[in-house]
Amino acid sequence: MPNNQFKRGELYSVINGMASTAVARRLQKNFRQAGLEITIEQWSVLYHLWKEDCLSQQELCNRTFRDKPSITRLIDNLEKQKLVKRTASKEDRRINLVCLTETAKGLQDLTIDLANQTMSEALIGVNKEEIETVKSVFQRVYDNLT
Amino acid sequence: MPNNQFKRGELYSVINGMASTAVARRLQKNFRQAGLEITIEQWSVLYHLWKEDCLSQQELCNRTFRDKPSITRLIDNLEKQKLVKRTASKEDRRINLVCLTETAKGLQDLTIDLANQTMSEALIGVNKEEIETVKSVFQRVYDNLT
DNA sequence: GGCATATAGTTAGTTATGCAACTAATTTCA
DNA sequence: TGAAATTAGTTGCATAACTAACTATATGCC
Repeated sequence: MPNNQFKRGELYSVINGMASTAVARRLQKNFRQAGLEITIEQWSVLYHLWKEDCLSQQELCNRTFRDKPSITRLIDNLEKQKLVKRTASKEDRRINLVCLTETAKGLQDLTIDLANQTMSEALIGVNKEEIETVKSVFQRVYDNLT
Repeated sequence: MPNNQFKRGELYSVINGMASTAVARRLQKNFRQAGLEITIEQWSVLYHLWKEDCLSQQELCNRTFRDKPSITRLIDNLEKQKLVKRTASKEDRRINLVCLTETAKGLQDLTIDLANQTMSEALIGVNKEEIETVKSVFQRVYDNLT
């Protein structure tokens, strides 16, 4: 493996460590300062529903890379906050369609602005090619492992 | 911000999403298949102690990018499994020095092999320059936010 | 039709994370 | 010297993650 010589565990720390934690914390902080009561995990679910509303829980699992119990409880909490609603599908009664409420629709622009602003802060001094490299590497890593 | 034009939230998903989750899950799975009962979070603490033994909890916070309660509880669990031991420092009695047991020392080679092997699987088709770019970008992101 | 199998979602138990509030030991400095 | 501020670590509370085991509905096949 000529390309993959690296120090013990170091790369694991890179991919799973400091940067993603720091970004997550900053985004959460920016949400809180804007008076938003949602977690970034909840936001990531809403994000996919803003792109396409009324997805099944299984589809949300696939798109957010979470397992089923995680999605069940995220939806539980989002439903408590009246941001989404479960509706049984008429074609297949095993399926819950998760749809946005009007309240949630109203949060879209603000939270996406905050996410963009957070990423702008995070990426000061990083150029477009580097971003493309990171995205492309991460895609290959994901594909290698799934 | 000429360098930072990107689609809504997309980059957030890249940095916090699929790749790191996939690597973490694979590493955990490889530990389990080798009969190791430790979590990747516990491993990441042990990893820093293998590099330098008997660190304070605060120093472990800095090196693992975790907050103090997280380290307190990770050490609690590692102590239950008899992998580390807390010892009050003689110079400053506020400080707990966290030291490896012989059992933990014996796990070093195996777990680091498993981590390296996992990262090799993950990085098939990724070259050295790309890895360096990812590391460098993540370092700058971290510095920007802290 | 009816049994085996697969799929969608939930529940229970353990570990981990973040924040806020707390105790105890140490340092600062007037 | 002694009160105020700082530092190290712990505890309580809420959310989230993974695994395994579970219910309910749908599908496949004889």
